[in-house]
Amino acid sequence: MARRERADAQRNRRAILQATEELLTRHRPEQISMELVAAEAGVGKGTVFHRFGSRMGLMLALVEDRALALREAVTSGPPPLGPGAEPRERLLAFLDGVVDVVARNKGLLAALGHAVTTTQKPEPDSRSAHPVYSFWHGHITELLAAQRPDLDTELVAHILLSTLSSDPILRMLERGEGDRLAKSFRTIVTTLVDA
Amino acid sequence: MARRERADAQRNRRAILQATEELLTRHRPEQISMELVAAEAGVGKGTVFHRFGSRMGLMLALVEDRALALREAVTSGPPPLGPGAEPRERLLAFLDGVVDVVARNKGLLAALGHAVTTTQKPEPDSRSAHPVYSFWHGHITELLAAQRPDLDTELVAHILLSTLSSDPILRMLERGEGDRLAKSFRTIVTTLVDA
DNA sequence: AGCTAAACTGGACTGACGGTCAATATAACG
DNA sequence: CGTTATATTGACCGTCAGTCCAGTTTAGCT
Repeated sequence: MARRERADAQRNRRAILQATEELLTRHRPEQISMELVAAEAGVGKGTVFHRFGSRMGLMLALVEDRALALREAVTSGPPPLGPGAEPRERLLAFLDGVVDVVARNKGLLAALGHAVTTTQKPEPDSRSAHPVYSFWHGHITELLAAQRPDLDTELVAHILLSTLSSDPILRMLERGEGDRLAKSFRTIVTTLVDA
Repeated sequence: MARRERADAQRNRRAILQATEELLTRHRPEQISMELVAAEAGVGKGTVFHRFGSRMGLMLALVEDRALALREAVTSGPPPLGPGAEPRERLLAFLDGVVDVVARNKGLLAALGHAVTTTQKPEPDSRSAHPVYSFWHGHITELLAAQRPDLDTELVAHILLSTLSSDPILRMLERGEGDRLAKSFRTIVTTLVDA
């Protein structure tokens, strides 16, 4: 029986998320302090911590928010992203989707990475990967395994995803060269799968 | 006419490097403060900063030190790592070598990554990649291009290297599964090159 | 050996940051 | 309205990277 969220709380949560996003497009994640986020959102610092628990909690919430559309497209959208298409096509479409999400939210994963390594209060689940990563990794692993069960699919999935938090590649994405990355992904995955 | 480094300075530099390395094998990089390094090395904090400039400078020096042997093996050692072997074999050997270096120095790249995103004083060359990365990337790019000039070799090299700073994979390496990574690298690269 | 300029050293200090909390304000609801 | 559960706030805390400089050590020279 969850009581509804108070109106001001909801408003503030949105403002904070939006402010964070806004700041992330203009500054490197490590330059964004929680105090700055609070100021930009027009709330007190305490509010930010009250709603999100920690720096990592905030970044995590933001990432989850931005990854939601892709997740829904995958679980219940139309092919080739959604169920129904061949694993090969689904995989290629999903990788395009992931690149797109990351490209459109420049420092997202970097911010998360930074949050993880910065947070002072150890989060209970900081050991386990966060939900978005788990989902992405699981989906890729599954689609790969459907075609090449002989490969170390889990590891290959990690390799592909690791790309998205690499500094040089993040800079590439910032320069708008997302297609370039998507294309190389396709090349690697198709040669691997069709081998 | 570079004046020689004073004996005490040399001794301390070694002690600091060694202490850092030692701490890195027992603690996560983000828990290692510069003060701790100084204490462990038996010197004052000021000394650490005097010698290495910043946290990032220290980590960078450490990485360079650990990567030196591989670099020399590549530029002037015997095949298949050194000059003389076929690009295909050289590439595979080099990737093995890189995995080995990273595996044997658990948190090395992670430490560097953390240093980069943590340092408060902006290093002059923090924008450009650090020398070890440049060398690794350049070498991979070159060997790839010798066989498949049609590929986006620079990007593929970045993709391969990005693997080595991924958290899940670093944890794998800590568990001693370096072979597993090396094997998947071989699979990916050979299918790509022989396609 | 004795001298001196240059290099080195260490720890008190600064500023910034993540996170806490007790006091205060206010939305929700009868 | 009055009541109450919930939300807000900013001063405060502990920690840490990095600075500073007075005092110490040493290489190089005679």
